[in-house]
Amino acid sequence: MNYKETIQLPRTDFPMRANLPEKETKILQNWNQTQMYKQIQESRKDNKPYIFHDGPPYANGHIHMGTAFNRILKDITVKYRTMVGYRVPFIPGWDCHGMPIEREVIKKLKGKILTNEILRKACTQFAQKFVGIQKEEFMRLGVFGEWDNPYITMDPEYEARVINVFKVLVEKGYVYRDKRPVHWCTSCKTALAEAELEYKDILSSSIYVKFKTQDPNLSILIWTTTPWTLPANVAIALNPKLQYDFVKIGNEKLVIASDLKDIVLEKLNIKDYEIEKSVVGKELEGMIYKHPLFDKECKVILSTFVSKDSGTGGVHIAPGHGYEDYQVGLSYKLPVISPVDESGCFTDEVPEFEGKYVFDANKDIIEALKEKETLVCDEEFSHSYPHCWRCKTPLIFRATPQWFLRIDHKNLRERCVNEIEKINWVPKWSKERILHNILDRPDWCLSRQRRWGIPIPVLYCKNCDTPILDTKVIERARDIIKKEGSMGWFEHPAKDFIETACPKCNCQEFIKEKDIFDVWFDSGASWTVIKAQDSFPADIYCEGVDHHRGWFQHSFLLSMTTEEKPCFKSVLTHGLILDKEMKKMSKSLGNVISPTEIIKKYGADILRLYFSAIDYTCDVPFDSDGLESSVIAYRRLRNTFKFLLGNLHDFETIVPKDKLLELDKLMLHRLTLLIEKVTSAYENVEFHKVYHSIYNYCTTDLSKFYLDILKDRLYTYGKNSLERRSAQTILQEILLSLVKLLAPIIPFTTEEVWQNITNNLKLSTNNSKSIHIELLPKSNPDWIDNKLAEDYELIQEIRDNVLLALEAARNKKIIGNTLEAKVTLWADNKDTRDFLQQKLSSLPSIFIVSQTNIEKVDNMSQFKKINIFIDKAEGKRCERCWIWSKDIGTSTEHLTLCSKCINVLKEDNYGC
RNA sequence: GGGCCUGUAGCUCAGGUGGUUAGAGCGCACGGCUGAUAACCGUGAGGCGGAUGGUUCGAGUCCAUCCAGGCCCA
Repeated sequence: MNYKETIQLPRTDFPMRANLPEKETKILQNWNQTQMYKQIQESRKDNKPYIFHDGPPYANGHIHMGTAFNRILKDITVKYRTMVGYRVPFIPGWDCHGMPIEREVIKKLKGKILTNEILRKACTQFAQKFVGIQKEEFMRLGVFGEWDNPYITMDPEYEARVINVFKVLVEKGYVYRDKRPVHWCTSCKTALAEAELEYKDILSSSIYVKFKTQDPNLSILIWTTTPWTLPANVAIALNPKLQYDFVKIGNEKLVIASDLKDIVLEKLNIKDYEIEKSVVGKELEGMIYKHPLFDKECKVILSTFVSKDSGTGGVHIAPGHGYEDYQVGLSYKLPVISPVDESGCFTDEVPEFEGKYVFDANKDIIEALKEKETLVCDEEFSHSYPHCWRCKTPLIFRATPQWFLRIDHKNLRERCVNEIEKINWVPKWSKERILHNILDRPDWCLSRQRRWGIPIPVLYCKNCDTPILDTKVIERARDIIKKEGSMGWFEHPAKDFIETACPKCNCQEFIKEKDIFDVWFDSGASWTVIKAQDSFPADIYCEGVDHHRGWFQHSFLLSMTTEEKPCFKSVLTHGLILDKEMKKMSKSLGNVISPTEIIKKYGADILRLYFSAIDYTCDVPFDSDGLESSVIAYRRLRNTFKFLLGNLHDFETIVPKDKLLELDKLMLHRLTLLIEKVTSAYENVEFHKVYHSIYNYCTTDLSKFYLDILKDRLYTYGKNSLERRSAQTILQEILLSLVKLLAPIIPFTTEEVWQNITNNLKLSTNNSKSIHIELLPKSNPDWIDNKLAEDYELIQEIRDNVLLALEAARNKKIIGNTLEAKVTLWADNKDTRDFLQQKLSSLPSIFIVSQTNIEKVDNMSQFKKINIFIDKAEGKRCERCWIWSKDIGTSTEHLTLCSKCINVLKEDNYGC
């Protein structure tokens, strides 16, 4: 008789090899066909909502590792919240306006005359194309959401909402217009937002210049790295608290800060000098000096931003060309001079240098200073300098009329700070970060001199140039834009937006504003999407650390101004994806790894598993070798599922708890602990703890311990024996728990497992159509048995020692397979001995050996609590269960079987 | 230059309120099994805890400084 046919080997069609790339595509098709997202929403329609508001990625290319990572984190959260019973609508968004797309399109249409219509149409198409591409790519990651109904910042309805936010800001008085220095790219001919600057080292002229005073022998020494801003000089700033020396060199006297004097004089190579006197900066306020280039007189002012760390302690002030200069200038009512045009060339306001590009004019200015004998030192100097993030051109500060949002209006800053305290920031330090950003930020420059964006709906009187910032005009613009999109603003004549005449000059004709909104204004108003659905504020926003200055902050500002409350209750921040060497992934470094490539090769579940293993609160190095370990981890999880499924193929009767075997009760206890640990890790958004707990459980508790021990019981015991059914009862519990706990992380594989469960197993579940409609398992306090757990801690410690002894015996060739062994134990401590005696009957199976007895023999190995001796097992090996025993052959029909197996054959009616 | 963050074995992570020889899992090496089999089991080798000082009887854990890296800002 072939006894192999009489044992219950695992049986399942769940394949060992996943072939994820192909299988995931099929599962995806199935989800689409059955409208899974809708089904899930339907299943939760009466439940409490959990609003996850999506931050819109920029629609100008394929997704990169960072976007994939962000999406996966979001999706794990969405799926988890759904599985604890919330209704979680997820409306994905896309950010479509802005310079990168505009520039890309201009490049593409090079040579063509770009009317607004042509340009905007091309931009729309460009953005639409990538919205479509990214949508596919995101869906491929297994992300659930309303993909048929996303929010898109270039949709007319969305644009109208943005305009409406602007209207409220105007009503509440937050908006003002002012000439003001802004970072200006002379190549893109546009003002840049703070977010668009890129600091790089640059070589500049570093010059020391004497500003002569009314006393022809006395000069104030200043230091600057931007000689071209000297024509716009209107003041010298000194620090009121610093000490200034009057340094006498021959007949000449120079005013230099005491702390900097030595360094400066050494640089100027001046050794012979004396200090005539020393005064505190404050005493020099109002001192008159002569402009170094032109024939005019200006005054000394005071400012605490003047530092004693570099320069001379005297700072040349040009409010038209520097932000700090501008701020000091405000308090002294200094004129804002900015004689530079949009391409960075001097205007006719400075005839001496008219038409010269400012950076080229540096040398002319230095020459002019030399002629006037005011230049004392000229050298090159390397320092960090802002560049345009797109075209990498060094930027200048240039004063232009702009629209601003006043941050200190209606105590906005203060209110923000108060609200920040109440919001749940994860991780906690993220609060400090946003706090500093809000506290330190200047007014928000809303306007951009660009074309691809939402127009700022303001008119100017054709006659007197008075700006008409009027809610009626804005409302009309909003309504037209809602119907026709932003193009409506450009296509309609000005008169369509206004009925009244200019309040100043009564002129009837108007010119439309050409500027558009900063893109942060577009995306910062995205909470209007959830507001329109009556889901304001969001429960959670989740983006990378860079968004403390980006989307988080701008969304927050716009909701705090217009709604007067925050748009989110909690904010989750994640680190950025870097390469293996912790360097930023960028095309120029050639270290970019595309998520799409990874998915094609390995599947989305592998990528998701990889990201879930990592503590995302800090930056994440992405490396393909690391991905390999995810593949290996995945195999372990998959094989665990396969083993569980295979051993449950004939399971139908659950064994009640009081009849379960002791080891099985123990596993119920441990499963409960796992469920608790995992649930709390999910709740605290610590996905890596979810991953590590589950994975360790699968390897340590299951594979290496429980499942290994169980094989004998599952395979060789009677089909319907209590021992076997008891084990299956636990395996079922474990299977159902694991598949649910892992569903948010590996949605495809768990779905595959779930389908296998519902199709093939006769388990008592409600059988939802998808694992993602199920609820997470709840920990059952009845399953906790601390006494048992304590007993088994000792047993496992002994087991570890037995394994060591078995390994030693194996090395001595006493045994090969552990079933060939007999384990003899002895404990000097009587309590331990009694304990062993009490558990003796289950010890062979726990050690996976054939025999165990307790007695004192010679040559025992010494372990901490017990002594162990390994010997060859007694008797013969049973052909069926492979366990060695002395009662082989008690039946004439089955000479090679042990009596246990003979009984099993009878029980299971194998012709005995 | 400022704000915030990170730095424990090759990799991913653990290490309440400072206290015995710093723990897992994977990988690696060696071995076993051939009834989870492109699986499974066992054993072993890997850590000057970014660096240097300090507090303390005692620090990966507290403090200071520095170094390296990241993001944001000047």
